[in-house]
Formats: sequence, C-alpha cells, structure tokens
Amino acid sequence: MRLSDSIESFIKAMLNDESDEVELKRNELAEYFQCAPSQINYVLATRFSPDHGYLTESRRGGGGYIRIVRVVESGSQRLMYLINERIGDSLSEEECVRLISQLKEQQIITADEATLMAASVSTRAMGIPIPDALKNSLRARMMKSMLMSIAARNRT
Amino acid sequence: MRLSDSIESFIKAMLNDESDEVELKRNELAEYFQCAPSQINYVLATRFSPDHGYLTESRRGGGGYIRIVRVVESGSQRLMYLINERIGDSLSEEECVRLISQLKEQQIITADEATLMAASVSTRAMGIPIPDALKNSLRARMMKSMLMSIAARNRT
DNA sequence: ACTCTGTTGGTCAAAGATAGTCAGAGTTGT
DNA sequence: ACAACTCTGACTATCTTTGACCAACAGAGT
Repeated sequence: MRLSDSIESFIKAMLNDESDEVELKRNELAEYFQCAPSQINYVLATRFSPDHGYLTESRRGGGGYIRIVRVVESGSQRLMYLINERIGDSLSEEECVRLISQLKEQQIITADEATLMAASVSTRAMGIPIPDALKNSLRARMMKSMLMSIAARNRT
Repeated sequence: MRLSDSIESFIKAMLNDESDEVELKRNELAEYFQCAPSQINYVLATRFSPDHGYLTESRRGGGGYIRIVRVVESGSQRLMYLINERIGDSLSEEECVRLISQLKEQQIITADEATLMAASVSTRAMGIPIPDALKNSLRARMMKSMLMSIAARNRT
C-alpha cells in the first residue's frame, strides 16, 4: 500500500468519525507516518483538492494547523455539476450572469448573493489590463471558488 | 491554544460585559498571562487594529493605560469609508479577509456573504498567471464593486 | 519653573514554531 | 523504455513570543 493512500485513508477515517470537518497538525501527521512533512501537502493536493470535493485552509506559525472540509456528497447535485462539468476553464461575463440568475431562480442562492456574485465578475471589477481570455479564465475560477463555498455551507 | 488568542478573547469578553470601551494596564495583563509585555502590543496590532474595527489610545508613565474602543458605525458609513478611503488601488488577500470578517462582525453582511466574498478574492480563485501586483489591484476593484452592490441594496 | 527619577507603554529585531513550494530523485504501471 | 505517480529535502513564507532598548509622563525635590 502506498504511503499517500494510507494517509488519505487515515484522513478520511477521521472525517467519517467526527464530522465533515477535521483539523490536523502537518508535522504530527508526518511524524506519525514517518515521512517528510511535504508529503502531507502532496496528499492534500492530489486527493483533497477542490476538484475532489474538499476545501482546505491552514495557518502557519505557532499553533498552526490544517483544516479539511468535505463538500462532496453534501453539496447539491446542481452545484457539483456546475463546478465539475459545466464550468470549464473560461466563462464570459454574459455566461456568468446567466448562470448566476439560474441559480437564483432555482433558489440555490439568494437575490443578494446573486448581486454580489455578479458584481465580482463584472466588467467594472475586472478593469485591469490583461487579455480578455485571461479575464474569462479568471471568471471561471472565481465562479468555481464561490460555488464551492456555497456547496460547503449547504452541507448538512 | 495560542496565547494571542487567549488574550484576544479575554479583551473581547471585557468589551462585551462592559461597553464599547475598555481600559487596561499593559503590565498587569502581561503578568496575568505570564508573558512579555510586548506580547500585548502584538495582540493589539494583529487583532484590534482599525481594520478589525477598533481604535486604541494609550499613555505611558505613572497611571499609564491602554484604552481600546470598538468603533460603532452605521453600515453605510462603513461601506462608504471602505470604498472611498480605505480600499485604494491595491488590496492583498489578507487585507480582504480582514475587512470582510469585520463587516460580518458588524453585521453589515451575513456570514454567507462573507464566505462568498472571501472565496472570490481567494488565492485559489486568482490562480491565473499574472503578477501579484495586478492580482491585488484586481482584488481592490472586486471589493469595491461588491461593496457598492451591497451599499445599493442597503439604501432603503 | 527645572530637573531627576521611577513608572509605564512603544518599537524592533531575533528566535521559535509551523506550514507551503518546487525541483529532482525514486517507483510503478503499461 | 516511457510516462505518470510518489516522496524527499532544501528553501521560503508566515505567525507567535520574547527581550533589549527607547520614549513619555507624573510627582518629588530644588
């Protein structure tokens, strides 16, 4: 069995026992598995990425930690579909607006949230000197990031 | 538990009990927490800054003190200040997060909105190949755009 | 008033404690 | 053999805590 797989199972077991959320110390975990601390990052990157349905946050320095939140299976089907399939690498402002208004119609987000999301991807917000292609790729990333956070909060 | 967090909680508890204002002795507090006096300054700088919604004043010498005041502003005042003065042409992710969480504490935005805003300016969302300076200028624009949309809806 | 001295708080740099990144070496499946 | 995946270590970034030295203020003594 690969080390990465063991660490993955270990973390998933913790997630099952406790809740949809777990907090750990990178160094402790590395110590436990007798491996380099950066191995933990590798596992997080390859098995607990947003694409895999997880969100992670961390803090460095004294009392630092890594927190992993499971979004998979709890976020609505619709959101996961958008994140994983519908939204690709690029999204125009018009497409964003269309998606946002659909989500509002389906009552997945509130009207206020829709306004907020639209404001963030608006032409006005994006007024920096970069090619349109980059702006649209940025919009896609922003939308995924926001939808991911909505999926996270919708978990029961 | 981090020392800084304990001290932060301690001070916030005092603020809740009494009023929007609290006065303390740096040395006494340091004595109480068994730490270097300058630790208190660190806590003030990292958790009670204007961006966090607090003002501090102090006096040295005999009878010296540190006074911490929680700033109370109306939502629209706060938003206007942020849009017109605080946020300039550039804002780091950390600054964004700080401002957002402060808006949440002052109940100008909901927790869900805070999460959404933070997601939109996150490093994850900004993962396109442009210089950091541009990313921060983009963050500033996005924040202003989002705050303006909130200000608009708040006008009743 | 002026100065001296004790009592406070302020600053800053260094040390300590964590986590992140990335290139390259090692391993495995086809 | 080749490509993809795994693992490590050196270097970096960030957050916390401490300590040495500095600055300001009050009150006593002159």
